[in-house]
Amino acid sequence: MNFSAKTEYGVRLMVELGRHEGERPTSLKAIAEAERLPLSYLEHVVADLKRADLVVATRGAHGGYRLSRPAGEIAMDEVVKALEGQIAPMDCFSAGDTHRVVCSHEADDGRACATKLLWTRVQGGVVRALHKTTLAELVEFSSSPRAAA
Amino acid sequence: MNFSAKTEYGVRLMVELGRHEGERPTSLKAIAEAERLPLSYLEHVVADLKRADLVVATRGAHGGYRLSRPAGEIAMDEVVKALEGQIAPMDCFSAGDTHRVVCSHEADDGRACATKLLWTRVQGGVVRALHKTTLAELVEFSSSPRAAA
DNA sequence: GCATAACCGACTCCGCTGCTAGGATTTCCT
DNA sequence: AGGAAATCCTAGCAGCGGAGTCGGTTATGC
Repeated sequence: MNFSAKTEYGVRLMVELGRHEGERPTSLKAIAEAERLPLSYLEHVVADLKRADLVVATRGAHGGYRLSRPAGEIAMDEVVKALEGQIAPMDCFSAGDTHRVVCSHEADDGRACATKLLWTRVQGGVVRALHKTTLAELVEFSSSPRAAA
Repeated sequence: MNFSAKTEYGVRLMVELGRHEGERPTSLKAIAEAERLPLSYLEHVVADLKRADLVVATRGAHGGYRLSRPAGEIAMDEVVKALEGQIAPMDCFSAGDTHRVVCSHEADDGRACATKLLWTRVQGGVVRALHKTTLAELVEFSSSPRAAA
Protein backbone atom coordinates (compact mmCIF):
# COMPACT_ATOMS: atom_id res chain seq x y z
CA MET A 1 0.00 0.00 0.00
CA ASN A 2 1.61 3.19 -1.08
CA PHE A 3 0.83 6.34 -2.89
CA SER A 4 2.81 7.16 -5.99
CA ALA A 5 5.72 9.53 -6.03
CA LYS A 6 3.62 11.70 -8.27
CA THR A 7 1.24 12.27 -5.42
CA GLU A 8 4.07 13.10 -3.07
CA TYR A 9 5.41 15.59 -5.58
CA GLY A 10 2.00 17.09 -6.11
CA VAL A 11 1.40 17.60 -2.42
CA ARG A 12 4.78 19.20 -2.04
CA LEU A 13 4.03 21.42 -4.97
CA MET A 14 0.76 22.50 -3.43
CA VAL A 15 2.45 23.24 -0.13
CA GLU A 16 5.01 25.32 -1.92
CA LEU A 17 2.27 27.28 -3.61
CA GLY A 18 0.52 27.69 -0.29
CA ARG A 19 3.66 29.16 1.14
CA HIS A 20 3.56 31.92 -1.44
CA GLU A 21 -0.10 32.65 -1.22
CA GLY A 22 -0.99 36.18 -2.19
CA GLU A 23 2.25 36.74 -4.03
CA ARG A 24 2.88 36.71 -7.73
CA PRO A 25 2.59 33.32 -9.40
CA THR A 26 5.35 30.82 -8.71
CA SER A 27 7.08 29.20 -11.64
CA LEU A 28 7.56 25.48 -11.83
CA LYS A 29 11.27 26.03 -12.09
CA ALA A 30 11.31 27.76 -8.73
CA ILE A 31 9.34 24.93 -7.17
CA ALA A 32 11.53 22.30 -8.72
CA GLU A 33 14.60 23.94 -7.28
CA ALA A 34 13.09 24.52 -3.86
CA GLU A 35 11.92 20.93 -3.54
CA ARG A 36 14.71 19.41 -5.60
CA LEU A 37 12.34 17.67 -7.93
CA PRO A 38 12.71 17.03 -11.66
CA LEU A 39 11.18 19.96 -13.48
CA SER A 40 10.11 18.02 -16.53
CA TYR A 41 8.17 15.60 -14.41
CA LEU A 42 6.55 18.33 -12.38
CA GLU A 43 4.91 19.50 -15.57
CA HIS A 44 2.85 16.34 -15.63
CA VAL A 45 2.05 16.63 -11.98
CA VAL A 46 0.84 20.18 -12.17
CA ALA A 47 -1.20 19.34 -15.22
CA ASP A 48 -3.29 17.00 -13.09
CA LEU A 49 -3.75 19.67 -10.47
CA LYS A 50 -4.81 22.18 -13.04
CA ARG A 51 -7.30 19.79 -14.57
CA ALA A 52 -8.86 19.48 -11.14
CA ASP A 53 -9.07 23.26 -10.80
CA LEU A 54 -6.87 23.28 -7.75
CA VAL A 55 -4.34 25.48 -9.41
CA VAL A 56 -4.48 28.41 -11.80
CA ALA A 57 -1.79 29.02 -14.38
CA THR A 58 -0.46 32.22 -15.85
CA ARG A 59 1.37 31.73 -19.09
CA GLY A 60 4.27 33.62 -20.49
CA ALA A 61 7.18 35.38 -18.86
CA HIS A 62 6.84 35.93 -15.13
CA GLY A 63 4.03 33.45 -15.24
CA GLY A 64 3.57 30.47 -13.01
CA TYR A 65 0.99 28.89 -10.79
CA ARG A 66 -1.22 29.97 -7.94
CA LEU A 67 -3.78 28.23 -5.78
CA SER A 68 -7.27 28.56 -7.12
CA ARG A 69 -8.60 29.01 -3.58
CA PRO A 70 -7.20 29.91 -0.17
CA ALA A 71 -5.17 27.06 1.28
CA GLY A 72 -7.54 26.81 4.21
CA GLU A 73 -10.35 25.82 1.89
CA ILE A 74 -8.49 23.09 0.08
CA ALA A 75 -9.02 19.67 1.58
CA MET A 76 -6.28 17.20 0.87
CA ASP A 77 -8.58 14.50 -0.39
CA GLU A 78 -9.20 16.65 -3.43
CA VAL A 79 -5.51 17.00 -4.05
CA VAL A 80 -4.77 13.33 -3.67
CA LYS A 81 -7.74 12.34 -5.77
CA ALA A 82 -6.58 14.64 -8.54
CA LEU A 83 -3.14 13.07 -8.53
CA GLU A 84 -3.90 9.48 -7.74
CA GLY A 85 -6.92 9.23 -9.98
CA GLN A 86 -9.04 7.64 -7.30
CA ILE A 87 -8.75 6.50 -3.76
CA ALA A 88 -9.56 2.85 -3.91
CA PRO A 89 -7.65 0.18 -2.06
CA MET A 90 -8.60 -2.41 -4.64
CA ASP A 91 -9.05 -2.35 -8.38
CA CYS A 92 -12.63 -3.53 -8.24
CA PHE A 93 -13.46 -0.33 -6.41
CA SER A 94 -12.80 1.88 -9.37
CA ALA A 95 -15.21 2.45 -12.18
CA GLY A 96 -13.49 0.47 -14.93
CA ASP A 97 -13.35 -3.07 -13.67
CA THR A 98 -11.59 -4.35 -16.74
CA HIS A 99 -9.76 -7.60 -16.91
CA ARG A 100 -8.96 -8.99 -13.52
CA VAL A 101 -11.25 -11.23 -11.56
CA VAL A 102 -10.99 -9.62 -8.21
CA CYS A 103 -14.57 -9.47 -7.06
CA SER A 104 -15.59 -12.22 -9.40
CA HIS A 105 -17.44 -14.52 -7.10
CA GLU A 106 -19.79 -11.85 -5.89
CA ALA A 107 -22.07 -12.27 -8.85
CA ASP A 108 -21.84 -16.03 -8.84
CA ASP A 109 -24.03 -17.06 -6.00
CA GLY A 110 -25.21 -13.84 -4.43
CA ARG A 111 -22.72 -14.28 -1.66
CA ALA A 112 -21.13 -10.99 -0.72
CA CYS A 113 -17.53 -10.43 -1.62
CA ALA A 114 -15.71 -11.08 1.63
CA THR A 115 -13.12 -8.44 1.11
CA LYS A 116 -15.53 -5.71 0.14
CA LEU A 117 -16.35 -4.89 3.73
CA LEU A 118 -12.68 -4.59 4.56
CA TRP A 119 -11.71 -2.39 1.65
CA THR A 120 -14.71 -0.20 2.17
CA ARG A 121 -13.63 0.51 5.70
CA VAL A 122 -10.07 1.15 4.67
CA GLN A 123 -11.17 3.49 1.96
CA GLY A 124 -13.31 5.33 4.45
CA GLY A 125 -10.42 5.68 6.83
CA VAL A 126 -8.17 7.09 4.17
CA VAL A 127 -10.67 9.52 2.77
CA ARG A 128 -11.61 10.75 6.21
CA ALA A 129 -7.99 11.32 7.13
CA LEU A 130 -7.36 13.20 3.93
CA HIS A 131 -10.55 15.19 4.06
CA LYS A 132 -10.02 16.56 7.52
CA THR A 133 -6.58 17.82 6.60
CA THR A 134 -6.37 21.14 4.80
CA LEU A 135 -3.52 22.42 2.74
CA ALA A 136 -3.16 25.32 5.17
CA GLU A 137 -2.35 22.86 7.93
CA LEU A 138 0.45 21.35 5.91
CA VAL A 139 1.83 24.75 5.06
CA GLU A 140 1.90 25.69 8.69
CA PHE A 141 3.34 22.37 9.72
CA SER A 142 6.15 22.65 7.23
CA SER A 143 7.03 26.11 8.47
CA SER A 144 7.24 25.40 12.18
CA PRO A 145 10.30 23.40 13.19
CA ARG A 146 8.39 21.08 15.49
CA ALA A 147 4.78 20.07 15.55
CA ALA A 148 2.70 17.05 16.51
CA ALA A 149 0.64 14.97 14.15
CA MET B 1 -3.24 3.90 -3.73
CA ASN B 2 -4.00 0.25 -3.85
CA PHE B 3 -3.20 -2.96 -2.13
CA SER B 4 -1.64 -5.74 -4.11
CA ALA B 5 -3.58 -8.65 -5.49
CA LYS B 6 -1.52 -10.81 -3.20
CA THR B 7 -3.16 -9.15 -0.24
CA GLU B 8 -6.58 -9.65 -1.72
CA TYR B 9 -5.81 -13.31 -2.26
CA GLY B 10 -4.46 -13.66 1.23
CA VAL B 11 -7.52 -12.15 2.81
CA ARG B 12 -9.75 -14.41 0.79
CA LEU B 13 -7.66 -17.35 1.82
CA MET B 14 -8.01 -16.41 5.46
CA VAL B 15 -11.75 -16.01 5.11
CA GLU B 16 -11.95 -19.41 3.50
CA LEU B 17 -10.02 -20.91 6.40
CA GLY B 18 -12.27 -19.08 8.82
CA ARG B 19 -15.25 -20.66 7.18
CA HIS B 20 -13.93 -24.10 7.97
CA GLU B 21 -12.85 -23.38 11.50
CA GLY B 22 -12.82 -26.44 13.72
CA GLU B 23 -12.78 -28.85 10.80
CA ARG B 24 -9.85 -30.76 9.42
CA PRO B 25 -7.20 -28.68 7.69
CA THR B 26 -8.10 -27.24 4.31
CA SER B 27 -5.78 -27.87 1.41
CA LEU B 28 -4.60 -25.06 -0.80
CA LYS B 29 -6.08 -26.84 -3.76
CA ALA B 30 -9.52 -26.70 -2.22
CA ILE B 31 -9.13 -23.00 -1.52
CA ALA B 32 -7.85 -22.30 -5.00
CA GLU B 33 -10.87 -23.97 -6.50
CA ALA B 34 -13.35 -22.34 -4.17
CA GLU B 35 -11.98 -18.89 -4.82
CA ARG B 36 -10.87 -19.52 -8.39
CA LEU B 37 -7.35 -18.42 -7.71
CA PRO B 38 -4.12 -19.81 -9.17
CA LEU B 39 -2.90 -22.54 -6.88
CA SER B 40 0.77 -22.05 -7.55
CA TYR B 41 0.57 -18.42 -6.61
CA LEU B 42 -1.39 -19.14 -3.47
CA GLU B 43 1.62 -21.06 -2.24
CA HIS B 44 3.56 -17.84 -1.99
CA VAL B 45 0.66 -16.09 -0.36
CA VAL B 46 0.16 -18.67 2.31
CA ALA B 47 3.88 -18.74 2.97
CA ASP B 48 3.68 -15.13 4.11
CA LEU B 49 0.75 -15.92 6.35
CA LYS B 50 2.56 -18.84 7.87
CA ARG B 51 5.65 -16.79 8.50
CA ALA B 52 3.48 -14.39 10.47
CA ASP B 53 2.02 -17.26 12.52
CA LEU B 54 -1.46 -16.55 11.33
CA VAL B 55 -1.81 -19.99 9.85
CA VAL B 56 -0.68 -23.46 10.82
CA ALA B 57 0.23 -26.07 8.26
CA THR B 58 -0.12 -29.83 8.29
CA ARG B 59 2.03 -31.60 5.79
CA GLY B 60 1.40 -34.78 3.90
CA ALA B 61 -1.76 -36.42 2.69
CA HIS B 62 -4.98 -34.95 4.07
CA GLY B 63 -2.90 -32.02 5.20
CA GLY B 64 -3.60 -28.40 4.69
CA TYR B 65 -3.91 -25.20 6.63
CA ARG B 66 -5.79 -24.00 9.67
CA LEU B 67 -6.01 -20.70 11.48
CA SER B 68 -3.56 -20.44 14.33
CA ARG B 69 -6.19 -18.70 16.46
CA PRO B 70 -9.97 -18.29 16.47
CA ALA B 71 -11.09 -15.94 13.72
CA GLY B 72 -12.52 -13.58 16.27
CA GLU B 73 -9.09 -12.94 17.68
CA ILE B 74 -7.42 -12.18 14.38
CA ALA B 75 -7.36 -8.49 13.56
CA MET B 76 -7.07 -7.72 9.90
CA ASP B 77 -4.17 -5.35 10.29
CA GLU B 78 -2.04 -8.34 11.16
CA VAL B 79 -3.12 -10.13 8.05
CA VAL B 80 -2.56 -7.20 5.76
CA LYS B 81 0.77 -6.39 7.32
CA ALA B 82 1.91 -9.96 6.81
CA LEU B 83 1.00 -9.81 3.15
CA GLU B 84 1.81 -6.25 2.26
CA GLY B 85 5.04 -6.10 4.21
CA GLN B 86 4.15 -2.85 5.88
CA ILE B 87 1.38 -0.35 5.91
CA ALA B 88 3.03 2.85 4.83
CA PRO B 89 1.55 5.28 2.38
CA MET B 90 5.00 6.48 1.41
CA ASP B 91 8.33 4.76 1.02
CA CYS B 92 10.03 6.94 3.60
CA PHE B 93 7.64 5.54 6.17
CA SER B 94 9.03 2.05 6.00
CA ALA B 95 10.41 0.51 9.11
CA GLY B 96 14.01 1.13 9.96
CA ASP B 97 13.86 4.86 10.47
CA THR B 98 11.42 4.96 13.32
CA HIS B 99 12.44 8.00 15.27
CA ARG B 100 13.23 10.30 12.40
CA VAL B 101 11.36 9.81 9.20
CA VAL B 102 13.69 10.64 6.39
CA CYS B 103 11.98 12.60 3.66
CA SER B 104 14.77 13.80 1.42
CA HIS B 105 14.75 17.52 2.09
CA GLU B 106 13.93 17.30 5.75
CA ALA B 107 17.51 17.03 6.89
CA ASP B 108 18.47 20.11 4.94
CA ASP B 109 17.24 22.93 7.08
CA GLY B 110 15.42 21.36 9.97
CA ARG B 111 12.14 22.23 8.37
CA ALA B 112 9.58 19.50 8.87
CA CYS B 113 8.64 17.44 5.86
CA ALA B 114 5.34 18.88 4.75
CA THR B 115 3.90 15.59 3.70
CA LYS B 116 4.79 13.76 6.86
CA LEU B 117 1.78 15.04 8.71
CA LEU B 118 -0.49 13.96 5.92
CA TRP B 119 0.87 10.48 5.48
CA THR B 120 0.93 9.92 9.19
CA ARG B 121 -2.77 10.64 9.38
CA VAL B 122 -3.51 8.45 6.41
CA GLN B 123 -1.53 5.61 7.85
CA GLY B 124 -3.40 6.00 11.12
CA GLY B 125 -6.71 5.88 9.31
CA VAL B 126 -5.81 2.73 7.47
CA VAL B 127 -4.40 0.91 10.44
CA ARG B 128 -7.36 1.82 12.59
CA ALA B 129 -9.80 0.60 9.98
CA LEU B 130 -7.93 -2.65 9.61
CA HIS B 131 -7.39 -3.17 13.29
CA LYS B 132 -11.01 -2.82 14.27
CA THR B 133 -12.03 -5.43 11.72
CA THR B 134 -11.68 -9.05 12.71
CA LEU B 135 -11.49 -12.00 10.45
CA ALA B 136 -14.64 -13.35 12.06
CA GLU B 137 -16.53 -10.31 10.83
CA LEU B 138 -15.47 -10.95 7.28
CA VAL B 139 -16.41 -14.59 7.53
CA GLU B 140 -19.84 -13.69 8.74
CA PHE B 141 -20.21 -10.95 6.16
CA SER B 142 -19.34 -13.28 3.34
CA SER B 143 -21.89 -15.81 4.49
CA SER B 144 -24.90 -13.54 4.77
CA PRO B 145 -26.32 -12.53 1.42
CA ARG B 146 -26.68 -8.87 2.33
CA ALA B 147 -25.03 -6.78 4.99
CA ALA B 148 -24.03 -3.19 5.55
CA ALA B 149 -20.49 -1.89 5.78
C1' DG C 1 5.10 -47.51 -1.85
C1' DC C 2 2.05 -44.57 -3.76
C1' DA C 3 -0.80 -40.59 -3.67
C1' DT C 4 -1.29 -36.29 -1.60
C1' DA C 5 0.04 -32.02 -0.14
C1' DA C 6 3.16 -28.66 2.01
C1' DC C 7 7.59 -26.43 0.99
C1' DC C 8 11.16 -24.01 -1.65
C1' DG C 9 13.57 -21.29 -5.09
C1' DA C 10 14.42 -19.70 -9.56
C1' DC C 11 12.62 -17.88 -13.58
C1' DT C 12 9.58 -15.37 -17.04
C1' DC C 13 6.31 -11.88 -18.56
C1' DC C 14 4.19 -7.59 -18.56
C1' DG C 15 2.32 -3.18 -17.14
C1' DC C 16 3.09 0.82 -14.83
C1' DT C 17 5.69 4.47 -12.90
C1' DG C 18 8.92 7.87 -13.18
C1' DC C 19 11.31 10.56 -16.17
C1' DT C 20 13.09 12.74 -20.53
C1' DA C 21 12.73 15.14 -25.10
C1' DG C 22 11.20 18.25 -28.21
C1' DG C 23 8.35 21.23 -29.79
C1' DA C 24 4.43 24.80 -29.87
C1' DT C 25 2.24 28.67 -27.74
C1' DT C 26 1.61 32.60 -24.84
C1' DT C 27 3.21 36.69 -22.59
C1' DC C 28 6.35 40.21 -20.68
C1' DC C 29 10.12 43.41 -21.30
C1' DT C 30 13.17 46.37 -23.62
C1' DA D 1 9.71 43.76 -33.13
C1' DG D 2 12.06 40.23 -31.05
C1' DG D 3 13.87 37.46 -27.63
C1' DA D 4 13.43 35.40 -23.07
C1' DA D 5 10.63 33.06 -19.90
C1' DA D 6 7.18 30.56 -19.01
C1' DT D 7 3.14 27.18 -19.68
C1' DC D 8 1.47 23.53 -22.53
C1' DC D 9 1.26 19.29 -25.17
C1' DT D 10 2.54 14.58 -27.01
C1' DA D 11 5.46 10.75 -27.61
C1' DG D 12 8.45 7.67 -26.01
C1' DC D 13 11.58 4.90 -23.08
C1' DA D 14 13.83 2.14 -19.36
C1' DG D 15 13.73 -0.08 -15.02
C1' DC D 16 11.37 -2.38 -11.56
C1' DG D 17 8.19 -4.89 -9.17
C1' DG D 18 4.02 -7.65 -9.18
C1' DA D 19 1.74 -11.75 -10.79
C1' DG D 20 2.14 -16.10 -12.15
C1' DT D 21 4.65 -20.59 -13.64
C1' DC D 22 7.49 -24.59 -13.01
C1' DG D 23 10.27 -28.29 -11.26
C1' DG D 24 11.76 -30.40 -7.61
C1' DT D 25 12.04 -31.93 -2.56
C1' DT D 26 10.15 -33.33 1.78
C1' DA D 27 6.69 -35.10 4.76
C1' DT D 28 2.55 -37.94 5.81
C1' DG D 29 -1.63 -40.99 5.55
C1' DC D 30 -3.39 -45.27 3.73
